[in-house]
Amino acid sequence: MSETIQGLAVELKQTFLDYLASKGLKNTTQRMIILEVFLEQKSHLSTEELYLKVRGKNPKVGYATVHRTLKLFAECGIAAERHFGDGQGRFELVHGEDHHDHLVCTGCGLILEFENPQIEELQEDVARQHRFTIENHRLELYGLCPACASK
Amino acid sequence: MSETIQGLAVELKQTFLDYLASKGLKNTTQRMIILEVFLEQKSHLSTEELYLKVRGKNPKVGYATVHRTLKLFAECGIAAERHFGDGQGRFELVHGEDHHDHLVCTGCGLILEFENPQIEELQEDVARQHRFTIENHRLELYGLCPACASK
DNA sequence: ACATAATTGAAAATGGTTGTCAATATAAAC
DNA sequence: GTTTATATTGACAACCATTTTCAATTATGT
Ligand SMILES: [Mn+2]
Ligand SMILES: [Mn+2]
Ligand SMILES: [Zn+2]
Ligand SMILES: [Zn+2]
Repeated sequence: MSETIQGLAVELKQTFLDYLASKGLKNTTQRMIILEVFLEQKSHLSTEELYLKVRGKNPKVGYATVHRTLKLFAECGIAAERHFGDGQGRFELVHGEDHHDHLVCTGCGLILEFENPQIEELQEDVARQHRFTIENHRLELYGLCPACASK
Repeated sequence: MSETIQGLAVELKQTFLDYLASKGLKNTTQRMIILEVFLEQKSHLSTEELYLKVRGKNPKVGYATVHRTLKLFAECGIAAERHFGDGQGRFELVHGEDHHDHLVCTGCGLILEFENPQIEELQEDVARQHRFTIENHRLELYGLCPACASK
């Protein structure tokens, strides 16, 4: 069950509710609407983009609330904020412990994800060589996707 | 001679002058002051930081001119703009074809540089697997430097 | 020196993000 | 259910790095 889309959504929602409770925060209609809409979308959405989707479902929700709620998602670990050089933050769902990096098409904005354990290991080597304690990293490859390259 | 610091400075200045000429742009006092001060500093300076240094030498130079000139440096290839997540662009000198990535201390802001050909190769593999034509990439490792880790 | 076009610096505009605050909603206590 | 204390909301303003505007100035070719 925890492998299905439905099960995942339930799990993430519970994580969020637990986080709210643990911090003495309140479970509001707006937060639930925003979470539901967020779960329906594909990843890498900007605040603005999610705000427009949320308005489609409930026009009374304000931009600031969407933004604050996305920050909360990131705080409790169900979402991560990313920056791909277009000057605005984008949020994506986080599933458990998986980590991935990104290929970004500078032509059409397409974002692909990849995992490469060898690169991760080499990064750790680099960190060790410099006696750095790594907290996180970012690796992004920018270029043209096949479709854009053939134009 | 082209290996000495002096020789390098002369070379970069010439590259810039050639770029100006090729674009029908003008060689001004401000641009030369900004280039000279930029060459004297260590890398990864923000516009604001360089602006303050330039004012020390000539208080009449404006912030916008410093910013526009840094953009010109980047355009002609003698500088590169970087972003390390603190919300402001930073510029560094570019020497020839070398490429490097960065370790960034989240404690004190220290920035170390490293080169890792194996990682570069693996990145190319990833790009090939997805039929992407890579134009550039960014790899940054964030964490604590030895000094900050031992506090 | 003259003409043309680029440059400059001060100030305002921009745009994503974050802060303010009075009105409202939540959840626990009564 | 009612009261009470506290968190939340949404409209708006503030923030801040960056970019644009524009009249005055400067560089360059003739
Ligand atoms: Mn992703
Ligand atoms: Mn560097
Ligand atoms: Zn594309
Ligand atoms: Zn440090």
